[in-house]
Amino acid sequence: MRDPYEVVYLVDRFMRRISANLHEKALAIDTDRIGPFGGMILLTLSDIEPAPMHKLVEQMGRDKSQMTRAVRSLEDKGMIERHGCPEDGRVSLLQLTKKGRTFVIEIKKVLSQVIDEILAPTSSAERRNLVEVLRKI
Amino acid sequence: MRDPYEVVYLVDRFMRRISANLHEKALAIDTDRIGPFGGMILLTLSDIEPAPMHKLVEQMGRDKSQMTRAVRSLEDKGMIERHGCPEDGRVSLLQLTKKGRTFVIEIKKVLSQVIDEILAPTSSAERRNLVEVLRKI
DNA sequence: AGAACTAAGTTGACATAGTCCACTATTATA
DNA sequence: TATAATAGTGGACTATGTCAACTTAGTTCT
Repeated sequence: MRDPYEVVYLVDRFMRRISANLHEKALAIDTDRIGPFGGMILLTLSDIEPAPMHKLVEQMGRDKSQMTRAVRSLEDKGMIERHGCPEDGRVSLLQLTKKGRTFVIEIKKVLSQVIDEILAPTSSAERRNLVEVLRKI
Repeated sequence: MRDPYEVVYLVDRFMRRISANLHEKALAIDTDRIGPFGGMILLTLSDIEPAPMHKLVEQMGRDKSQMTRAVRSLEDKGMIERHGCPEDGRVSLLQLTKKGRTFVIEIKKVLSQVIDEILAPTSSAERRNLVEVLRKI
């Protein structure tokens, strides 16, 4: 690799392309104005639910206060439910509602479509490698 | 690849890691509070200067109004100079000042260091592949 | 040359996301 | 029990992103 910093460039552009392509397609399904960040939360939660906030914070690498607000907004929109944790009075366990779950399925569909489009010019071996490398780090 | 959407996850986390690691190290050199976005602009500009705004906009995939303001801020901080374009009265050509150029060198150093750290657990073949795939898309 | 169109850049107003710090309530531990 | 650590909340702020209206300068077409 010539210059490691070039990776930042490339990854940034990759993300931008995802956002841009997603933006168009997602407008149709995002009737509650969840937004990309909200979508990521639901997606993450669908993998680890039921989960306490701090788990979500750790998983997504965001600030906890930010998460508080985002989660409340998703709660208001009926995507997430929170239940007190019996073993620990401090934590509240989050999980998707039925509505949230349905929405996640939609997100995954659209997202996969977008990624497939973007990764179209790559071979399947390259994709495998890409995912593998990203998982490692 | 099992689920293409997983890539979004992974890339997002990758970016977050870069931002987080960068944040610590960059505080020392970023005395003018350029910030990550400003840094990206300078970095990009160093590759394509002298360049008009719209080139920068295209290259970075951002909104032009956003660029207007960011560029002005960098101008105020003495990182960028703009000159009218003789052939086209609408465009103003941007280029780094001496201060900007020095700063870019610092950025590259720090950035490369951060990337190296993050990519440490990968083989050099994997890195090559990563960059190649990202370039393609 | 003039009208209509396009492109570059700016501005306003707003929306979303991220950061930092102080704070409460609960649980762990010395 | 006193003290420290953890989970989550709220305030205040900065940074980034979005959208539409606008100005000015080129372009095209007749």
